[in-house]
Amino acid sequence: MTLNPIHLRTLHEIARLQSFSRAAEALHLSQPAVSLHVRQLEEALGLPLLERVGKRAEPTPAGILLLERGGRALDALEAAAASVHALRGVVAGRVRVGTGATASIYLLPPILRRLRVRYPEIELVIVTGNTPEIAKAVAENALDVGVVTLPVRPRQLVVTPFYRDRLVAIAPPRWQWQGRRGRGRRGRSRRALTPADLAGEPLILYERGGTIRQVIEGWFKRGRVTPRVAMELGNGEAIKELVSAGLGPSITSWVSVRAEARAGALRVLPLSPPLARRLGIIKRRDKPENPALRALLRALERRAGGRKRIS
Amino acid sequence: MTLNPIHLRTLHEIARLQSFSRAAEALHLSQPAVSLHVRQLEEALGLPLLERVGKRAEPTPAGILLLERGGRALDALEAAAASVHALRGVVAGRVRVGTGATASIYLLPPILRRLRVRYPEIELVIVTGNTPEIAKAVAENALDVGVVTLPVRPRQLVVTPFYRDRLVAIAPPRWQWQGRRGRGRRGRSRRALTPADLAGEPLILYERGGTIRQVIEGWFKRGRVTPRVAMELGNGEAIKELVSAGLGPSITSWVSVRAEARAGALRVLPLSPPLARRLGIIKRRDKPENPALRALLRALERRAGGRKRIS
DNA sequence: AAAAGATGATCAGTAAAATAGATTGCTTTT
DNA sequence: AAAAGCAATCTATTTTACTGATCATCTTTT
Repeated sequence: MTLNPIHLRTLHEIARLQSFSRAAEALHLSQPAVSLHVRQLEEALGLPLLERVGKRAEPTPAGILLLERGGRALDALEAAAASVHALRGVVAGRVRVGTGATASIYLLPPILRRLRVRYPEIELVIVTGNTPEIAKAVAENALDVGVVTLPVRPRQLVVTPFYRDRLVAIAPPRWQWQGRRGRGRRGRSRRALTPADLAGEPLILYERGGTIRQVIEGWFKRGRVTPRVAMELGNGEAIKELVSAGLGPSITSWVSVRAEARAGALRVLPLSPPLARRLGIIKRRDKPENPALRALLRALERRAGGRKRIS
Repeated sequence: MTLNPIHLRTLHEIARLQSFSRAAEALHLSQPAVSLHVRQLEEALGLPLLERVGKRAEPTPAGILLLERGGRALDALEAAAASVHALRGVVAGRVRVGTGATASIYLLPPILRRLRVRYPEIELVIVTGNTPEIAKAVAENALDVGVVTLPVRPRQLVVTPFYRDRLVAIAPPRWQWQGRRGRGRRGRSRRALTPADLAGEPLILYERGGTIRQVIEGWFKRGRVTPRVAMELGNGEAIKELVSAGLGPSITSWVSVRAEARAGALRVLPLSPPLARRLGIIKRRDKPENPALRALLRALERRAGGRKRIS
């Protein structure tokens, strides 16, 4: 049994004004309506709440108790409503982002850092995984948004292009290339490498199953050669270390080796035909955009160059 | 703006069951009604409270806040209702009784003592005054009930006979009566005293204005004599002391001198014609009888001998 | 991959409720 | 004693709340 707040308010006005009629006037109600409110309250609680004697109407002890306790409860209810109402338009709350390893290390940090500075109330949860995992989580609303390598399967996802991640070959600084890339050539050459150039090398690649590995395999396939894979690893940083240590070349995303190339720890060579993987922002088609999520999406899309969203 | 508790309950059920339809079923409502409740809450607060994604409906941060705070407020409201509901039929509360000096000293104490033992929760407020004062206070609902000397004026009062208070003459143990009650007579004589017997004595009476004084004056008037008033006092105990000290006889109510008569401190003599004042229980005709008041009235009426109430 | 099932939003119609107007019986005031 | 003020009650009406049907979308099943 839950009391009606409106009835309680009526009782309160009667107690304040000591009159049904004046309470009715104050509440913009008719006198019968006020009488009814009181009668319903009294019937619900099983005892009189007002002592009607002559002209005056005074609350009984039960009425006083109800007004005190119930009044406090109603104040709490109003306070709850006010506190929720105050959240309107506030950019705050948790945003759960799923992404791959590369983006999480080389692309998102500066964007997220600026977002945190701009909206300190946003709580960011970053989850890393491969494209199918992230896509599944986004589709199940376990994540709010994903930044993953395309393509992506589930139909209910909306995809916005985010970044074109150019792939390059990396090699130890003084690597002796086999085949037509003879040892007499200058090490600083930037001539693009073909699938055939790399097929004979002892490659250190990402492990099978990852999106980037599939992209690389496709490149070799289109070049009608089969690569010789010397090592497979699941960690990009480890691959760079091994390449840098002279164990063999690899193919990886350009952003992940920018620092090492500049420092001379790795040689970076373009691929021919050029190879890239596309990263996209994914979210559920029917995902409601709260202010925090909208702020994150804006930040991501600004970095992406403002390209139009596609489905 | 006060939220509707029913809508909050609907929101709570949806959050619990993660489904509009199942919440509707649990609440014995149709699904459109549930949808409407949520829409109205969201419109009132200006932000989404539930995130509808696919099949699941999860509360947003605002929804969680509302459910927590509002839920606590509603619990408090229910607790208030329950605490008031628990007062049903409980014999407790304040009862304000107005009465005259005689009744408050000699008639009410044993009755009230038994009432307090039987119903310890009753809080008794005893106010003493003369009949018009008490009657006015009862008529204005400043007192719940009165035990006063009759008659009583205001029409809106109900009067129940309570006690027939016989008046008697009191005199010092060895008082020398004047007039035909000669000194030779036996001091123990119980022959009734007439107005003429007392008219010549130096009487010690209650001060003018009191009901008992009016009753006494009427008795002398009917006897066609004028009493000689030696002293007037407003306090019955003081009168008894003065009579006992030998200053003169008095007329007072029998109950107030019972103890002194038994102890031999005063001589008590009947009056002829007999004189009495009637005490009645008075209350407002439209006074609602709460359990505590009813208990008091029952106790009083039982002492009165169960005579029927008159108006 | 297509069909069946489930879900929530929306709309129109209906059932339920809240409220107003008129009236009555008291009480209070003049 | 008459008039005015007040709350209770009854009936009628308006307003509100709710249901049933339908649609679009998403999920599950075959």
